[in-house]
Amino acid sequence: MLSRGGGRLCSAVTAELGRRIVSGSLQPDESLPTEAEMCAALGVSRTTLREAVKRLHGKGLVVANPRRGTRVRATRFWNQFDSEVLAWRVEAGITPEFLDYLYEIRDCFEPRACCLAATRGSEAEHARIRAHFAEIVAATDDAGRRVAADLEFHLAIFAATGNPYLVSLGSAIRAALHVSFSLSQQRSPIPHQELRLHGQVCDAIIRGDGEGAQRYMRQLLDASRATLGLALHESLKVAP
Amino acid sequence: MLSRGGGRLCSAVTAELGRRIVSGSLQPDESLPTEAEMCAALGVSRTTLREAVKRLHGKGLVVANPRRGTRVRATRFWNQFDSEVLAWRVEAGITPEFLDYLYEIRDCFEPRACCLAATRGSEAEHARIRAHFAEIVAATDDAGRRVAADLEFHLAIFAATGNPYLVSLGSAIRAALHVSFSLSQQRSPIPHQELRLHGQVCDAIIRGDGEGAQRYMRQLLDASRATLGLALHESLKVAP
DNA sequence: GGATCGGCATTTGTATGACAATTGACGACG
DNA sequence: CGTCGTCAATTGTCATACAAATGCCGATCC
Repeated sequence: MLSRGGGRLCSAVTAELGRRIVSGSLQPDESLPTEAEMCAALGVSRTTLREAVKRLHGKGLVVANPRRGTRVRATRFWNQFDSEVLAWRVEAGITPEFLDYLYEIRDCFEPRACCLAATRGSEAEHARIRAHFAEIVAATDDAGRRVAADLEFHLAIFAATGNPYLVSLGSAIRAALHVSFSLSQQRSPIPHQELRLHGQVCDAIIRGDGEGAQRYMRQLLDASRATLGLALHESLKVAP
Repeated sequence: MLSRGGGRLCSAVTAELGRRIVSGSLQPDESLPTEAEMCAALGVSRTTLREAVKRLHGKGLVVANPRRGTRVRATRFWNQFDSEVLAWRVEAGITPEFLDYLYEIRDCFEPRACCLAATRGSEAEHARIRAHFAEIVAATDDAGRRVAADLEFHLAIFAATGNPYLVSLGSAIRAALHVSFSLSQQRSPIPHQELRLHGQVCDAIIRGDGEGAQRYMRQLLDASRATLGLALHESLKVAP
């Protein structure tokens, strides 16, 4: 019932309940079982269970009241940009709808982040971006390495903006990016167009061309979205 | 030591510790006192204290290890878009630097949100936006009502996008918006230009003019940023 | 009959004490 | 000098008890 992967028991319980809520097994406004029942079901003490529920409470997923029990809140109250919430959602399986939302968000702030990274990023930050791009190029034969490098490339851009909120946003969607990169690279080994656009984004940032970096990132997002749409379509046909 | 404003004790402890961390009283990498010491200092049981710490842990503010104690994590690990974290930061006092970051974020999302609200929003959602604008206009004499209406106006735009992540973002920055609106309306009773721009954003959204709405919102943000800069400058001169 | 008020039962909130697990520090030993 | 084991400090988990809040329902009063 509880898959504790080495972490603390409390964290395992949090993840278990969080996944159930985010995946929709527990619907909003639905009362969770009472603490006593959940303790029995999960095989943990009330202390541990309550600490887990408190963590979910802190993320806005649930609200507890004496006598009424603990209930799942409406999704509009969730801290959707909580990294764990987002990770649980991704674990539950991404849907085309989710991808639409994700790319709308990315379209909002990634091009802008490129612009800021170009105009404000330090030499060292620019160097890191370039290094991650080089790693993408180098890892032609290893999909895992390529995905990881791609992820780090995008996160390095956020870091170079100097805006801690953009950095946090990047960390939050990390899991979502990882899955979508994996998914899109699953089939086609290395889309030439996207690789070129990564390079153009990288170059524009390093030469301080904010407008250009922004423009190339928009193109990259469009291309990526298209690739991903096909990949997801494929994967849904194969094993839904 | 603990200002419990009617909420649960655990929430009061969470807020107390959260404020100390976010405000910088407790620096990153600094070890918090041991659980026993904090219990004594705050006058609560270990159960309550631990539930509070777990909530902070869930927000990425702290990490706990046996023997090493509980330590504040580096800010890059914080879930900055957690509504409570953001609220604590605002309570601790906003700085010009914070406003810069906030407006960069707003610039990323709000114009785009206007565009989506215009092209995808339902009649009802558009009506709500219009109603909030009307309330802004009507509340010429009541600064508090005007601020509240302004806030709801912006949140209604996020809601009209239909993208739950944009909605969540709006909820997250709610506290920050509230304070900045209050601050900017503190001096000048009602900046004519900003009022007009609100109307233009509203009209453009309702007539489905995404591009226009986006453009007007950018202008509104620029104007608002300028007003706020002056107001903050004033307020910092008065009582820092 | 309907509304209002108060007691009751249920559920979460808090407190307390105990023990387990982890891990850094220090000393013993090869 | 390095390596390993022991120890102690701290968090992690468990069990139990009681307090507080609150929905439910019946009693009571108009």
